[in-house]
Amino acid sequence: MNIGQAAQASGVSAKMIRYYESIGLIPKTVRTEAGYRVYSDHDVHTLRFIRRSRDLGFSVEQIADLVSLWQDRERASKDVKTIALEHVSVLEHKIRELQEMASTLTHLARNCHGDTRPHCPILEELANDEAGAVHLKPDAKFGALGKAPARQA
Amino acid sequence: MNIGQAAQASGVSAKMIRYYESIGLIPKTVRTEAGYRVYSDHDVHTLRFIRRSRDLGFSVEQIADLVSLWQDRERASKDVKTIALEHVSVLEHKIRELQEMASTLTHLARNCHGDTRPHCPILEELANDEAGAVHLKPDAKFGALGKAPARQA
DNA sequence: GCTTGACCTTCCCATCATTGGAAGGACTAA
DNA sequence: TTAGTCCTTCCAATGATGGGAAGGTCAAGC
Repeated sequence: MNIGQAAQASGVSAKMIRYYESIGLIPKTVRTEAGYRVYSDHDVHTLRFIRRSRDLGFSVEQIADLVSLWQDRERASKDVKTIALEHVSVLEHKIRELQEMASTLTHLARNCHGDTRPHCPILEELANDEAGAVHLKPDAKFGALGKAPARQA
Repeated sequence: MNIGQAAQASGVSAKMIRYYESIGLIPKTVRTEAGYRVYSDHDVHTLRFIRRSRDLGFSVEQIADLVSLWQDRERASKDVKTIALEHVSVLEHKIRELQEMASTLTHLARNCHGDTRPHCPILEELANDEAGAVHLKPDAKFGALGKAPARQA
């Protein structure tokens, strides 16, 4: 099947399939004489594996490890579990950071009248030189918010 | 003071100060004859405001709005509160997504022996064509995980 | 056989906030 | 004067993804 069909069947966009090939996450495919990439059901299966890994927030690097463990019949389940649990702890760290941000903001907003008058504790706090300047410093592993790549629906 | 001193005093790196100037978040500064940027305490105050906003996860675009409200004595606190609460809801959405990922993975890992044998429910689930293929689809506003810009400590 | 439209190819660009580094000028203390 | 630290601008990379252009290919219908 062509890349478009493989994309539809796997839920990974054609763009991303080419990208994954370019970075070596998936091997180069067979091509038709005209240069079209050709995919098998097996390839689609691998792409689904990759997509489900992405959906769980694994990085491409981690997915490469997972794929290679998946294809290794001699793997130790411990190696997989280690990757998963490391990722969980990263996720939990990130969750805590976001929760701190949200709770700080919620607290500030609760004290803001939100009317037409200018007095606003939110701005006051942001402008406060004394208060926890380093209090909510996000971890290096994550940007604060940042728009990020859209996923296909 | 020079940019290096302003950076140290504000907690915003010199690189970022130049960047913020380039995108118009902060105005162009006065320069010495040699072309060095010169900052006042007032500028440092603004930079601190910006840094604290970043620490709370606001985007540069939102910060631009916050800064302009901050400097507007006629502002309505409602406008500030609206920005803050919108941001809170985005944060909460993101938190929910990450929590889903973490709980799915925790659940899978709990059922994985994590020994030297190859059997592994984590991989089985990732490879499972049937199961919730679209279950954990992250929202377009955020990448799944992605390494991101480090903040200066 | 030819046209049309849908598909494929590669290549480059943009995102967002941030860091890194190179090349070169300016300043300061010894 | 020299060494070292600071400053300047400019370019590149990050990660995962989408957008789009320019051009080749294929299948269906006429």
